Amino acid sequence: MARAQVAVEDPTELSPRAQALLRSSYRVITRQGSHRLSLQDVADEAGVSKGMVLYYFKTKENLFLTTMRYALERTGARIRERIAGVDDPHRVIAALIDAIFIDAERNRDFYLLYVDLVEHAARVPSFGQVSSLATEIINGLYEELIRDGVARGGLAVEDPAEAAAAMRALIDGTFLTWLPREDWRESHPRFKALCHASLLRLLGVDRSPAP
Amino acid sequence: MARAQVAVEDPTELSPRAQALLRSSYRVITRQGSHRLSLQDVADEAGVSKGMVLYYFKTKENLFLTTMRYALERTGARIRERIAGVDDPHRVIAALIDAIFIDAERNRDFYLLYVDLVEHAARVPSFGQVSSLATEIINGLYEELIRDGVARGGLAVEDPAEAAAAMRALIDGTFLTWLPREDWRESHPRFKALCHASLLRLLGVDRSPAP
DNA sequence: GTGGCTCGACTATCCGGTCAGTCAGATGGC
DNA sequence: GCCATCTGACTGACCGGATAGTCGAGCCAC
Repeated sequence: MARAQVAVEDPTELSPRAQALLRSSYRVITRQGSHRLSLQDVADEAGVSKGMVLYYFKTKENLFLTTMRYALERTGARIRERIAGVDDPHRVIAALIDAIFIDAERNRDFYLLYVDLVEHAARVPSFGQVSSLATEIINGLYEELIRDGVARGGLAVEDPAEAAAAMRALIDGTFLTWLPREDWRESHPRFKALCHASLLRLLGVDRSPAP
Repeated sequence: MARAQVAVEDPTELSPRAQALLRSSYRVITRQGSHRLSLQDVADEAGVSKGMVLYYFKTKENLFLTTMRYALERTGARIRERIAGVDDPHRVIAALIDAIFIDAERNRDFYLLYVDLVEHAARVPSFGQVSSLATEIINGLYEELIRDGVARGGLAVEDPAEAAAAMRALIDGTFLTWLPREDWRESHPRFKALCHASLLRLLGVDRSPAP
Protein backbone atom coordinates (compact mmCIF):
# COMPACT_ATOMS: atom_id res chain seq x y z
CA MET A 1 0.00 0.00 0.00
CA ALA A 2 1.52 3.28 -1.09
CA ARG A 3 1.96 6.07 1.39
CA ALA A 4 -0.47 8.97 1.01
CA GLN A 5 1.40 12.21 0.73
CA VAL A 6 -1.45 14.69 0.96
CA ALA A 7 -4.29 15.40 3.32
CA VAL A 8 -7.37 13.23 3.02
CA GLU A 9 -9.82 14.86 0.69
CA ASP A 10 -13.13 16.13 1.94
CA PRO A 11 -15.69 13.45 1.05
CA THR A 12 -18.43 16.04 0.45
CA GLU A 13 -16.42 17.58 -2.38
CA LEU A 14 -16.15 14.39 -4.36
CA SER A 15 -18.01 13.58 -7.57
CA PRO A 16 -21.27 11.64 -7.18
CA ARG A 17 -19.60 8.58 -8.68
CA ALA A 18 -16.81 8.74 -6.12
CA GLN A 19 -19.28 9.19 -3.28
CA ALA A 20 -21.16 6.10 -4.43
CA LEU A 21 -17.86 4.20 -4.32
CA LEU A 22 -17.34 5.54 -0.83
CA ARG A 23 -20.66 4.12 0.28
CA SER A 24 -19.78 0.79 -1.31
CA SER A 25 -16.47 0.86 0.49
CA TYR A 26 -18.20 1.54 3.80
CA ARG A 27 -20.60 -1.32 3.21
CA VAL A 28 -17.76 -3.72 2.45
CA ILE A 29 -15.84 -2.63 5.52
CA THR A 30 -18.80 -3.08 7.84
CA ARG A 31 -19.35 -6.52 6.39
CA GLN A 32 -15.77 -7.80 6.34
CA GLY A 33 -13.61 -5.50 8.39
CA SER A 34 -11.15 -3.03 6.98
CA HIS A 35 -8.30 -5.51 6.95
CA ARG A 36 -10.16 -7.82 4.65
CA LEU A 37 -11.12 -4.95 2.39
CA SER A 38 -10.05 -5.49 -1.22
CA LEU A 39 -10.46 -3.18 -4.16
CA GLN A 40 -12.18 -5.94 -6.08
CA ASP A 41 -14.80 -6.28 -3.34
CA VAL A 42 -15.55 -2.58 -3.46
CA ALA A 43 -15.78 -2.71 -7.24
CA ASP A 44 -18.12 -5.70 -7.11
CA GLU A 45 -20.28 -4.05 -4.48
CA ALA A 46 -20.57 -0.97 -6.67
CA GLY A 47 -21.04 -3.02 -9.82
CA VAL A 48 -18.03 -1.52 -11.60
CA SER A 49 -14.53 -2.63 -12.48
CA LYS A 50 -11.61 -2.50 -10.12
CA GLY A 51 -9.85 -0.04 -12.39
CA MET A 52 -12.52 2.52 -11.64
CA VAL A 53 -11.93 2.42 -7.91
CA LEU A 54 -8.29 3.25 -8.49
CA TYR A 55 -9.22 5.88 -11.03
CA TYR A 56 -11.10 7.86 -8.38
CA PHE A 57 -8.95 7.01 -5.37
CA LYS A 58 -5.38 6.57 -6.47
CA THR A 59 -4.51 4.07 -3.76
CA LYS A 60 -6.28 1.71 -1.44
CA GLU A 61 -4.98 3.65 1.53
CA ASN A 62 -6.53 6.84 0.22
CA LEU A 63 -9.86 5.10 -0.34
CA PHE A 64 -9.79 3.73 3.16
CA LEU A 65 -8.81 7.03 4.74
CA THR A 66 -11.56 8.88 2.88
CA THR A 67 -14.13 6.23 3.82
CA MET A 68 -13.20 6.69 7.47
CA ARG A 69 -13.58 10.39 7.28
CA TYR A 70 -16.87 10.06 5.47
CA ALA A 71 -18.30 7.69 8.10
CA LEU A 72 -16.98 9.82 10.94
CA GLU A 73 -18.48 13.06 9.76
CA ARG A 74 -21.75 11.46 8.82
CA THR A 75 -22.15 9.88 12.23
CA GLY A 76 -21.14 13.02 14.06
CA ALA A 77 -23.64 15.09 12.11
CA ARG A 78 -26.40 12.59 12.79
CA ILE A 79 -25.85 12.69 16.54
CA ARG A 80 -25.74 16.47 16.63
CA GLU A 81 -28.95 16.59 14.67
CA ARG A 82 -30.68 14.22 17.03
CA ILE A 83 -29.96 16.20 20.16
CA ALA A 84 -30.39 19.64 18.61
CA GLY A 85 -33.97 20.03 19.76
CA VAL A 86 -33.50 19.08 23.39
CA ASP A 87 -33.35 22.03 25.76
CA ASP A 88 -33.97 20.61 29.20
CA PRO A 89 -30.49 20.05 30.68
CA HIS A 90 -31.79 17.11 32.68
CA ARG A 91 -32.88 15.34 29.55
CA VAL A 92 -29.94 16.17 27.35
CA ILE A 93 -27.90 13.24 28.64
CA ALA A 94 -30.72 10.84 27.98
CA ALA A 95 -31.14 12.35 24.54
CA LEU A 96 -27.46 11.91 23.84
CA ILE A 97 -27.54 8.29 24.91
CA ASP A 98 -30.58 7.75 22.72
CA ALA A 99 -28.83 9.42 19.81
CA ILE A 100 -25.67 7.38 20.22
CA PHE A 101 -27.20 3.99 20.95
CA ILE A 102 -29.54 3.99 17.94
CA ASP A 103 -29.58 0.29 17.26
CA ALA A 104 -27.33 -2.72 17.59
CA GLU A 105 -26.52 -3.11 13.90
CA ARG A 106 -25.54 0.45 13.19
CA ASN A 107 -23.59 0.77 16.43
CA ARG A 108 -21.72 -2.37 15.61
CA ASP A 109 -20.94 -1.22 12.09
CA PHE A 110 -19.64 2.11 13.21
CA TYR A 111 -17.64 0.99 16.21
CA LEU A 112 -15.98 -1.86 14.40
CA LEU A 113 -14.80 0.68 11.87
CA TYR A 114 -13.74 2.97 14.66
CA VAL A 115 -11.72 0.25 16.35
CA ASP A 116 -10.03 -0.45 13.03
CA LEU A 117 -9.23 3.22 12.76
CA VAL A 118 -7.58 3.25 16.17
CA GLU A 119 -5.50 0.25 15.28
CA HIS A 120 -4.39 1.84 12.03
CA ALA A 121 -3.79 5.23 13.57
CA ALA A 122 -1.48 3.70 16.13
CA ARG A 123 0.64 2.03 13.45
CA VAL A 124 0.42 4.05 10.27
CA PRO A 125 1.15 7.75 10.65
CA SER A 126 -1.14 8.84 7.82
CA PHE A 127 -4.15 7.66 9.79
CA GLY A 128 -3.29 9.94 12.65
CA GLN A 129 -5.04 12.95 11.15
CA VAL A 130 -8.31 11.09 10.69
CA SER A 131 -8.11 9.83 14.23
CA SER A 132 -7.44 13.37 15.49
CA LEU A 133 -10.43 14.50 13.51
CA ALA A 134 -12.50 11.88 15.34
CA THR A 135 -11.28 13.19 18.69
CA GLU A 136 -12.12 16.75 17.71
CA ILE A 137 -15.61 15.83 16.59
CA ILE A 138 -16.46 13.62 19.54
CA ASN A 139 -14.80 15.46 22.43
CA GLY A 140 -15.96 18.76 21.01
CA LEU A 141 -19.55 17.64 20.99
CA TYR A 142 -19.36 16.26 24.51
CA GLU A 143 -17.64 19.30 25.90
CA GLU A 144 -20.24 21.55 24.35
CA LEU A 145 -23.00 19.56 25.98
CA ILE A 146 -21.31 19.60 29.36
CA ARG A 147 -20.63 23.33 29.30
CA ASP A 148 -24.23 23.88 28.43
CA GLY A 149 -25.40 21.56 31.19
CA VAL A 150 -23.19 23.29 33.74
CA ALA A 151 -24.41 26.73 32.70
CA ARG A 152 -28.04 25.70 33.01
CA GLY A 153 -27.38 23.82 36.23
CA GLY A 154 -27.84 20.12 36.78
CA LEU A 155 -24.30 19.02 36.07
CA ALA A 156 -21.72 19.00 38.84
CA VAL A 157 -18.50 19.16 36.90
CA GLU A 158 -15.33 21.13 37.49
CA ASP A 159 -13.42 20.89 34.25
CA PRO A 160 -15.67 20.41 31.19
CA ALA A 161 -12.83 19.32 28.90
CA GLU A 162 -11.72 16.71 31.36
CA ALA A 163 -15.27 15.54 31.94
CA ALA A 164 -15.75 15.28 28.20
CA ALA A 165 -12.66 13.07 27.94
CA ALA A 166 -13.92 10.83 30.74
CA MET A 167 -17.31 10.71 29.12
CA ARG A 168 -15.83 9.66 25.84
CA ALA A 169 -13.77 6.97 27.52
CA LEU A 170 -16.85 5.58 29.21
CA ILE A 171 -18.97 5.54 26.05
CA ASP A 172 -16.26 4.20 23.74
CA GLY A 173 -15.29 1.67 26.39
CA THR A 174 -18.86 0.49 26.71
CA PHE A 175 -18.93 -0.25 23.01
CA LEU A 176 -15.51 -1.86 23.11
CA THR A 177 -16.61 -4.37 25.72
CA TRP A 178 -19.94 -4.91 23.98
CA LEU A 179 -18.59 -5.50 20.46
CA PRO A 180 -16.99 -8.94 20.84
CA ARG A 181 -19.96 -10.43 22.69
CA GLU A 182 -21.86 -13.22 21.02
CA ASP A 183 -25.11 -11.81 22.40
CA TRP A 184 -24.43 -8.31 21.07
CA ARG A 185 -27.86 -8.08 19.52
CA GLU A 186 -29.81 -8.87 22.67
CA SER A 187 -27.51 -7.19 25.14
CA HIS A 188 -27.54 -3.86 23.38
CA PRO A 189 -30.29 -2.33 25.57
CA ARG A 190 -28.56 -3.54 28.70
CA PHE A 191 -25.26 -1.89 27.75
CA LYS A 192 -27.12 1.24 26.84
CA ALA A 193 -28.76 1.39 30.26
CA LEU A 194 -25.47 0.66 31.99
CA CYS A 195 -23.71 3.39 30.09
CA HIS A 196 -26.50 5.83 30.87
CA ALA A 197 -26.42 5.11 34.58
CA SER A 198 -22.63 5.31 34.74
CA LEU A 199 -22.63 8.56 32.84
CA LEU A 200 -25.00 10.15 35.33
CA ARG A 201 -22.67 9.12 38.14
CA LEU A 202 -19.67 10.42 36.27
CA LEU A 203 -21.20 13.80 35.59
CA GLY A 204 -22.56 14.16 39.11
CA VAL A 205 -26.16 14.42 38.00
CA ASP A 206 -28.68 14.51 40.82
CA ARG A 207 -30.24 11.10 40.48
CA SER A 208 -33.46 11.68 42.39
CA PRO A 209 -36.26 11.43 39.83
CA ALA A 210 -37.90 14.68 38.81
CA PRO A 211 -41.19 15.23 40.62
CA MET B 1 -6.57 -19.38 7.05
CA ALA B 2 -7.91 -22.74 8.17
CA ARG B 3 -10.56 -22.88 10.82
CA ALA B 4 -9.42 -24.12 14.24
CA GLN B 5 -11.50 -27.06 15.28
CA VAL B 6 -10.38 -27.47 18.85
CA ALA B 7 -10.02 -25.28 21.90
CA VAL B 8 -6.92 -23.10 22.04
CA GLU B 9 -4.19 -24.96 23.83
CA ASP B 10 -2.94 -23.81 27.19
CA PRO B 11 0.27 -21.86 26.51
CA THR B 12 1.83 -23.01 29.76
CA GLU B 13 1.69 -26.63 28.61
CA LEU B 14 3.69 -26.03 25.46
CA SER B 15 7.27 -27.12 24.88
CA PRO B 16 9.96 -24.52 25.63
CA ARG B 17 10.62 -24.18 21.91
CA ALA B 18 6.95 -23.45 21.23
CA GLN B 19 6.84 -20.93 24.06
CA ALA B 20 9.82 -19.16 22.60
CA LEU B 21 7.97 -18.93 19.31
CA LEU B 22 5.00 -17.54 21.19
CA ARG B 23 7.15 -14.78 22.59
CA SER B 24 8.49 -14.03 19.12
CA SER B 25 4.96 -13.92 17.83
CA TYR B 26 3.94 -11.50 20.56
CA ARG B 27 6.90 -9.30 19.76
CA VAL B 28 6.05 -9.22 16.07
CA ILE B 29 2.42 -8.43 16.80
CA THR B 30 3.24 -5.56 19.12
CA ARG B 31 5.58 -4.20 16.49
CA GLN B 32 3.43 -4.59 13.40
CA GLY B 33 -0.11 -5.37 14.45
CA SER B 34 -1.74 -8.74 14.16
CA HIS B 35 -3.04 -8.08 10.67
CA ARG B 36 0.43 -7.56 9.36
CA LEU B 37 1.69 -10.65 11.13
CA SER B 38 3.27 -13.17 8.78
CA LEU B 39 4.71 -16.55 9.61
CA GLN B 40 7.97 -15.52 8.00
CA ASP B 41 8.26 -12.55 10.35
CA VAL B 42 7.79 -14.77 13.38
CA ALA B 43 10.33 -17.22 12.04
CA ASP B 44 12.85 -14.44 11.38
CA GLU B 45 12.29 -12.99 14.82
CA ALA B 46 12.92 -16.39 16.38
CA GLY B 47 15.83 -17.14 14.04
CA VAL B 48 14.30 -20.31 12.63
CA SER B 49 12.63 -21.36 9.42
CA LYS B 50 9.02 -20.72 8.60
CA GLY B 51 8.39 -24.45 8.48
CA MET B 52 9.11 -24.70 12.16
CA VAL B 53 6.43 -22.23 13.11
CA LEU B 54 3.90 -24.38 11.31
CA TYR B 55 5.41 -27.49 12.79
CA TYR B 56 4.51 -26.34 16.29
CA PHE B 57 1.33 -24.42 15.51
CA LYS B 58 -0.44 -26.09 12.63
CA THR B 59 -2.03 -22.91 11.33
CA LYS B 60 -1.47 -19.21 11.57
CA GLU B 61 -4.83 -18.80 13.23
CA ASN B 62 -3.85 -21.23 15.96
CA LEU B 63 -0.57 -19.41 16.54
CA PHE B 64 -2.39 -16.12 16.80
CA LEU B 65 -5.07 -17.47 19.11
CA THR B 66 -2.49 -19.02 21.40
CA THR B 67 -0.43 -15.83 21.45
CA MET B 68 -3.52 -13.90 22.51
CA ARG B 69 -4.26 -16.30 25.31
CA TYR B 70 -0.66 -16.23 26.42
CA ALA B 71 -0.57 -12.43 26.60
CA LEU B 72 -3.94 -12.25 28.28
CA GLU B 73 -3.14 -14.66 31.07
CA ARG B 74 0.29 -13.22 31.61
CA THR B 75 -1.06 -9.70 31.97
CA GLY B 76 -3.94 -10.77 34.20
CA ALA B 77 -1.59 -12.63 36.51
CA ARG B 78 0.76 -9.67 36.69
CA ILE B 79 -2.00 -7.31 37.77
CA ARG B 80 -3.35 -9.68 40.38
CA GLU B 81 0.13 -10.09 41.75
CA ARG B 82 0.65 -6.37 41.99
CA ILE B 83 -2.44 -5.69 44.06
CA ALA B 84 -2.26 -8.82 46.19
CA GLY B 85 -0.57 -7.12 49.09
CA VAL B 86 -2.85 -4.12 49.42
CA ASP B 87 -5.38 -4.37 52.22
CA ASP B 88 -6.63 -0.86 52.81
CA PRO B 89 -9.84 -0.56 50.77
CA HIS B 90 -9.19 3.13 50.22
CA ARG B 91 -5.89 2.36 48.56
CA VAL B 92 -6.90 -0.65 46.56
CA ILE B 93 -8.23 1.47 43.70
CA ALA B 94 -5.02 3.45 43.54
CA ALA B 95 -3.07 0.21 43.62
CA LEU B 96 -5.15 -1.18 40.79
CA ILE B 97 -4.59 1.90 38.69
CA ASP B 98 -0.89 1.69 39.41
CA ALA B 99 -0.88 -1.97 38.46
CA ILE B 100 -2.75 -1.41 35.22
CA PHE B 101 -1.01 1.74 34.05
CA ILE B 102 2.51 0.39 34.41
CA ASP B 103 4.16 2.28 31.60
CA ALA B 104 3.30 3.70 28.22
CA GLU B 105 5.11 1.11 26.12
CA ARG B 106 3.72 -1.98 27.77
CA ASN B 107 0.20 -0.53 27.94
CA ARG B 108 0.38 0.30 24.29
CA ASP B 109 1.62 -3.14 23.34
CA PHE B 110 -1.06 -4.90 25.29
CA TYR B 111 -3.99 -2.73 24.35
CA LEU B 112 -3.15 -2.71 20.67
CA LEU B 113 -3.23 -6.47 20.83
CA TYR B 114 -6.45 -6.32 22.78
CA VAL B 115 -8.09 -4.06 20.21
CA ASP B 116 -7.03 -6.49 17.51
CA LEU B 117 -8.61 -9.27 19.50
CA VAL B 118 -11.91 -7.41 19.72
CA GLU B 119 -11.92 -6.82 16.01
CA HIS B 120 -11.21 -10.46 15.29
CA ALA B 121 -13.67 -11.74 17.86
CA ALA B 122 -16.43 -9.70 16.28
CA ARG B 123 -15.80 -11.22 12.84
CA VAL B 124 -14.29 -14.66 13.29
CA PRO B 125 -16.21 -17.01 15.59
CA SER B 126 -13.15 -18.94 16.74
CA PHE B 127 -11.83 -15.84 18.48
CA GLY B 128 -14.94 -15.61 20.57
CA GLN B 129 -13.66 -17.97 23.22
CA VAL B 130 -10.45 -16.04 23.76
CA SER B 131 -12.41 -12.84 24.00
CA SER B 132 -14.77 -14.43 26.52
CA LEU B 133 -11.74 -15.55 28.46
CA ALA B 134 -10.59 -11.94 28.54
CA THR B 135 -13.95 -10.81 29.88
CA GLU B 136 -13.87 -13.49 32.56
CA ILE B 137 -10.39 -12.57 33.67
CA ILE B 138 -10.93 -8.82 33.69
CA ASN B 139 -14.49 -8.50 34.97
CA GLY B 140 -13.84 -11.24 37.52
CA LEU B 141 -10.89 -9.37 38.92
CA TYR B 142 -12.76 -6.08 39.08
CA GLU B 143 -15.85 -7.60 40.66
CA GLU B 144 -13.72 -9.29 43.29
CA LEU B 145 -12.13 -5.98 44.17
CA ILE B 146 -15.44 -4.20 44.35
CA ARG B 147 -17.09 -6.82 46.54
CA ASP B 148 -14.13 -6.62 48.84
CA GLY B 149 -14.28 -2.84 48.90
CA VAL B 150 -17.99 -2.86 49.66
CA ALA B 151 -17.56 -5.39 52.44
CA ARG B 152 -14.83 -3.37 54.10
CA GLY B 153 -16.69 -0.13 53.51
CA GLY B 154 -15.51 2.77 51.39
CA LEU B 155 -17.26 1.83 48.16
CA ALA B 156 -20.83 2.95 47.55
CA VAL B 157 -21.98 0.45 44.97
CA GLU B 158 -25.27 -1.40 44.60
CA ASP B 159 -24.55 -4.14 42.10
CA PRO B 160 -20.89 -5.23 42.05
CA ALA B 161 -21.15 -7.07 38.74
CA GLU B 162 -22.65 -4.03 37.10
CA ALA B 163 -20.08 -1.74 38.69
CA ALA B 164 -17.34 -4.04 37.45
CA ALA B 165 -18.68 -3.79 33.90
CA ALA B 166 -18.80 -0.01 34.11
CA MET B 167 -15.30 0.03 35.55
CA ARG B 168 -14.02 -2.08 32.74
CA ALA B 169 -15.69 0.14 30.17
CA LEU B 170 -14.06 3.21 31.70
CA ILE B 171 -10.58 1.70 31.86
CA ASP B 172 -10.67 0.08 28.43
CA GLY B 173 -12.19 3.22 26.99
CA THR B 174 -9.45 5.34 28.49
CA PHE B 175 -6.87 3.25 26.69
CA LEU B 176 -8.88 3.24 23.49
CA THR B 177 -8.89 7.03 23.34
CA TRP B 178 -5.26 7.20 24.40
CA LEU B 179 -3.86 4.69 21.89
CA PRO B 180 -4.14 6.63 18.63
CA ARG B 181 -2.67 9.82 20.06
CA GLU B 182 0.62 11.04 18.71
CA ASP B 183 1.64 12.15 22.19
CA TRP B 184 0.85 8.76 23.74
CA ARG B 185 4.20 8.63 25.46
CA GLU B 186 3.91 11.98 27.24
CA SER B 187 0.18 11.89 27.88
CA HIS B 188 0.23 8.54 29.63
CA PRO B 189 0.34 9.99 33.17
CA ARG B 190 -2.45 12.40 32.36
CA PHE B 191 -4.73 9.64 31.15
CA LYS B 192 -3.84 7.60 34.16
CA ALA B 193 -4.85 10.42 36.49
CA LEU B 194 -8.03 11.06 34.56
CA CYS B 195 -8.99 7.40 34.72
CA HIS B 196 -8.25 7.29 38.43
CA ALA B 197 -10.38 10.33 39.20
CA SER B 198 -13.26 9.10 37.06
CA LEU B 199 -13.12 5.70 38.66
CA LEU B 200 -13.47 7.20 42.13
CA ARG B 201 -16.54 9.06 40.97
CA LEU B 202 -17.96 5.97 39.36
CA LEU B 203 -17.51 3.82 42.44
CA GLY B 204 -18.83 6.47 44.78
CA VAL B 205 -15.65 6.69 46.79
CA ASP B 206 -15.61 9.37 49.43
CA ARG B 207 -13.20 11.84 47.92
CA SER B 208 -12.30 13.86 50.97
CA PRO B 209 -8.64 13.17 51.66
CA ALA B 210 -7.88 10.96 54.61
CA PRO B 211 -6.87 12.99 57.66
C1' DG C 1 -12.52 13.96 -32.73
C1' DT C 2 -11.18 14.76 -28.36
C1' DG C 3 -11.01 13.99 -23.65
C1' DG C 4 -13.09 12.21 -19.61
C1' DC C 5 -14.48 7.80 -18.24
C1' DT C 6 -14.46 2.78 -18.00
C1' DC C 7 -12.88 -1.76 -18.65
C1' DG C 8 -10.22 -5.97 -18.10
C1' DA C 9 -5.99 -8.14 -19.01
C1' DC C 10 -1.55 -8.16 -17.11
C1' DT C 11 2.39 -7.73 -13.72
C1' DA C 12 4.66 -8.12 -9.54
C1' DT C 13 4.49 -9.45 -5.05
C1' DC C 14 3.32 -11.57 -0.93
C1' DC C 15 1.94 -15.23 1.95
C1' DG C 16 -0.16 -19.54 4.00
C1' DG C 17 0.50 -24.05 3.74
C1' DT C 18 2.69 -28.54 1.76
C1' DC C 19 6.23 -31.73 1.29
C1' DA C 20 10.34 -34.22 0.45
C1' DG C 21 14.26 -34.65 2.51
C1' DT C 22 18.42 -33.67 5.96
C1' DC C 23 20.52 -34.48 10.22
C1' DA C 24 21.50 -35.51 15.05
C1' DG C 25 20.70 -38.23 18.55
C1' DA C 26 18.25 -42.19 20.78
C1' DT C 27 17.50 -47.21 20.51
C1' DG C 28 18.54 -51.79 20.29
C1' DG C 29 20.50 -56.09 18.42
C1' DC C 30 24.84 -58.42 18.27
C1' DG D 1 31.53 -51.35 21.78
C1' DC D 2 29.67 -50.83 17.28
C1' DC D 3 26.76 -50.39 13.65
C1' DA D 4 21.97 -50.39 11.65
C1' DT D 5 17.75 -48.42 12.27
C1' DC D 6 14.49 -45.31 13.65
C1' DT D 7 12.47 -41.04 15.21
C1' DG D 8 11.37 -36.46 15.42
C1' DA D 9 12.97 -31.67 14.96
C1' DC D 10 13.95 -28.79 11.37
C1' DT D 11 14.73 -26.86 6.68
C1' DG D 12 13.98 -24.69 2.22
C1' DA D 13 12.06 -25.13 -2.21
C1' DC D 14 7.75 -24.91 -4.01
C1' DC D 15 2.59 -24.25 -5.06
C1' DG D 16 -1.68 -21.93 -5.38
C1' DG D 17 -4.26 -18.16 -4.55
C1' DA D 18 -5.07 -13.48 -3.50
C1' DT D 19 -4.40 -8.69 -4.39
C1' DA D 20 -2.50 -3.73 -5.25
C1' DG D 21 -1.47 -1.23 -8.93
C1' DT D 22 -0.42 -0.45 -14.33
C1' DC D 23 -1.68 0.17 -18.91
C1' DG D 24 -3.48 0.36 -23.39
C1' DA D 25 -7.51 0.34 -25.73
C1' DG D 26 -12.43 1.15 -26.28
C1' DC D 27 -16.62 4.03 -25.48
C1' DC D 28 -19.46 7.96 -25.64
C1' DA D 29 -21.01 12.70 -24.76
C1' DC D 30 -20.17 17.11 -26.29
